[in-house]
Amino acid sequence: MPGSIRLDTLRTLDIDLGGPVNLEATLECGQAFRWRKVAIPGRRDVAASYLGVMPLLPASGRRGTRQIAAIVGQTDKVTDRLTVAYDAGSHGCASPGAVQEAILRYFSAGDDLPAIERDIAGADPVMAATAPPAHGLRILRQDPWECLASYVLSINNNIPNIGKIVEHLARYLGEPVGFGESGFPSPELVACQENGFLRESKCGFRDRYLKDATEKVVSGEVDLAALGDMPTEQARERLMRIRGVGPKVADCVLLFAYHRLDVFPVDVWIARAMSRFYLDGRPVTPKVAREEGARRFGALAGYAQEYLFCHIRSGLAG
DNA sequence: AAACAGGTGCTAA
DNA sequence: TTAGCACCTGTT
Repeated sequence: MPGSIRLDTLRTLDIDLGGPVNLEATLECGQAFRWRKVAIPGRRDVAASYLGVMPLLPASGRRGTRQIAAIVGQTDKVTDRLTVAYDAGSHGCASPGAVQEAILRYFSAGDDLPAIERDIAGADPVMAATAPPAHGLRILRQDPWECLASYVLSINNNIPNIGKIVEHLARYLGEPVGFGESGFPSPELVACQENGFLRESKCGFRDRYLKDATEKVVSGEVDLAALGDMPTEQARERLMRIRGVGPKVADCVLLFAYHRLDVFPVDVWIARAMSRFYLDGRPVTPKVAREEGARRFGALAGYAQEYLFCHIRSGLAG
């Protein structure tokens, strides 16, 4: 539950994404680590709502806090509209317009989901079967630094534990962003911590990877803003200069933060799924699975990958 | 108790 | 290029 909510500065918005969204599929498919389901007492019309922290686009001409806590809800499993509650008191510049813009960007309102879903479902019988559980799943546009750090922490780790580490970093280093939540700390802030801090955060052997990421981002050796203007392959090569960033982590950052929808991140689950559904059960290397995904799904490989993941994790794969 | 978890770096062929 | 192995920590 939210730690503390100030009613005098609570604001709510009703936002039309212009296309379908399914919060459960979008926020629990594993692409982001900070959203948790919350119950809204006395609101039976709200089918699902989630509390989390997301990037807030800076108001034009001002420097401001870059993140905001929000409770995002919808009235049915899949809707075009979202209700968004936030604490306007925590951000001098969090105008309703700024929050709306941030939501539209974060949930990729520009993606033509009906067309994407139609194309993928029409690709083959396997993808047709993945469509129902994934209906309304949207690939988010996460903050690049938070996404990079989170996926470095995901190496040989499980999802609940990744979330715990991320929450620890935010709680101890991040700034208040409303609802008692904290923003994800900047690379500069993480970089200047004592060695003991990362040990307390329980990130284990990943501490040196996270440290290398902070150093290369702070120094500009890996310029996260510049990656947005680079061709995908070049950005991938640049990300992989960081120790602890291999093909899988790099692809997740490219897909979930830079919205490169043609990348096809391959983890053990996806490798198994590709083997089973498309390669006759033969064991496949990540490299082969990745090429096969790109070959079959092309510009929409990222969405196809999420549908596959959603499908096999939903228990409906048989 | 032992194995495993949304991989990666290192080493050896 | 690729296969084999260790790795913090928490959970089952």
